[in-house]
Amino acid sequence: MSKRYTLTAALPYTNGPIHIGHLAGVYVPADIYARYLRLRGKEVLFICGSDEHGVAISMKAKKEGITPKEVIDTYHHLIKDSFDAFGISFDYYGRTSSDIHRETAQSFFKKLHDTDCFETQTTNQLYDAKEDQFLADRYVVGTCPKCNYDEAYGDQCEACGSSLNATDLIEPKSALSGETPSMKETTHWYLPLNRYETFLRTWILEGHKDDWKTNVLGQVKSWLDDGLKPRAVTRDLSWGIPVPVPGGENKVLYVWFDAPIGYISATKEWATKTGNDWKPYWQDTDTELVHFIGKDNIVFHCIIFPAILKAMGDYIMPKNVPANEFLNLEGQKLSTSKNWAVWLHEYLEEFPNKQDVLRYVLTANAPETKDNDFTWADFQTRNNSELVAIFGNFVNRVMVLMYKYYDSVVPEPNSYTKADKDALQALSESPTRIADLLEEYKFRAASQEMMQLARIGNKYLADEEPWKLIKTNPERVATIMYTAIQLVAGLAIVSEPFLPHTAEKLQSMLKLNPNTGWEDVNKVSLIPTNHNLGEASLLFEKIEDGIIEIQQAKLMP
RNA sequence: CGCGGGAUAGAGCAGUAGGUAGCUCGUCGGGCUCAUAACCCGAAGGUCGCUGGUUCGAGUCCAGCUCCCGCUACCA
Repeated sequence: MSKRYTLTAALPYTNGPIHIGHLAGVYVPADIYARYLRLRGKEVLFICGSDEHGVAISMKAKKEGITPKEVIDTYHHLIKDSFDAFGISFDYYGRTSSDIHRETAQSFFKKLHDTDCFETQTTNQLYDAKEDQFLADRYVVGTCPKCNYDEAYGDQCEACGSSLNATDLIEPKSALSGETPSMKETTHWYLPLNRYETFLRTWILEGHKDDWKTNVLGQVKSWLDDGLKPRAVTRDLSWGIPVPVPGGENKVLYVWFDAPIGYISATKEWATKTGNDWKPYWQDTDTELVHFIGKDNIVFHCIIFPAILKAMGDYIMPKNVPANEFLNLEGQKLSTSKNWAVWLHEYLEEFPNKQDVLRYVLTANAPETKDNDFTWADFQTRNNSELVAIFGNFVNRVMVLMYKYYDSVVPEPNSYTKADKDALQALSESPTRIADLLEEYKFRAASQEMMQLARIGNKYLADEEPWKLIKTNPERVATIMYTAIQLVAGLAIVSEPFLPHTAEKLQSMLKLNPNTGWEDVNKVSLIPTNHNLGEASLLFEKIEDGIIEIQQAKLMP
């Protein structure tokens, strides 16, 4: 394994709160991976932050009559706090409006500019004279030239699905002012992606054909086969990072130029605060860089950002970009504008101390290979039938029996039967099985492997029936209960990446040695004879129909 | 239009060297009673999106088609 890991999770765009789609696609898997690596004793830097530039934020501010700064401040804090409360273990959560980020992004631009890594092009673009603003295709509305739908957007007609250019529209109108836009000449800097085609093809399509996900490889191949074109990295806007070269007045960096650099500037801020050097995390070839993103970000993290890093020189390339597909809610696409979502900050209020339930449901049903559906009914079932009935119940059974038979002092085992040995062997193999899956970014399967350990425990108890033997063969019961408590202790460790709050609770219930690590699970005797267990409490509780009905009703329009 | 991903029991998923379809949850039946009516065992349930083709034999290969999602929209 590598010397150190730099993990990034896609920067949330700061014009709204976080919902379950973001969590399932990016933040939960990234956090599981980060926690797992830390448990293995690895040096991990888990980075994220707010993406605070771009048109959508200035539009939202204008619409609400506040400043863009007010918009980003509101959502930055809302998002950061909800991640904290949810247990996403970022080492640093930055924001792209910071000084260090502005300086970093500008230094990237300046260096690429000074070393002739850019081209300039002058083009005519639609311009809203009333608002004194160039219009992104999305902000032009008109009649679709293909199907005559009269509310087609400049980039795409939602009626017939055609992709369009804003200049194709019949009777185009500005979505900002309703005015008819004019054409105005403007000059921008372009990153000639075509220069990196060979590099990208060799690095990704050949170098990673066996270890990157098929959806990522397919998307990259599609782009490369189409032929890469120079791509504008500046915009005519006021909200953003000023272009730091002559001729850049009244222009800002394209958000997708500055946003990924945000990972690096966040690392610099973290390094400054903690007295570390940021460079090894981005420039040392012993570092494994992994970007956790959703499928819509593939091109930025696999084509554009690597091209920027390649042009800069000195930077490492990502080891993997495990992009997930999307999560739907009750059969429909999540939509911020239609309020069709489960918002994290609301969930945290309405389901206090149930962070792990949502983490588990989103992991067990993660959209790893295709879009998946989140339903409240499934949420309830996973909680009641898996977390409560299998995981929580197994732990509770063992704790209760220990208390009844031994006053919560771990007994000394006698000779082991085949059943005992099988159970202990399953326990010792469990960490490796889970680890192998995690290292392939198969979080869904890994979470099921974790549950499997609890299933094995339940079956072991059912097969051995200590409650019957206690009257006739107490020596045998001592061995059974000693074995069972080892399984519980193993669960307390291997569940930590998936269910961190539960694992913490369980570890304290067991009074488990806090130095117990992932590798120790192989060593069988996690809890020694004569160890005094703490007081048992329930790890999960059933969720009744009424609670689910309230959530379902909230979604109804 | 083109490109990419997906389409397997009620739900979620496995199933790449082609050979009588598996797992988890749910359902039904039984067992057990330590446990949050939990746990354990067993059963039912699938024309593997559609249509052709290659083959002794295809979910697994080839061709065509249908549907869902995505593709320089600042929605993961």
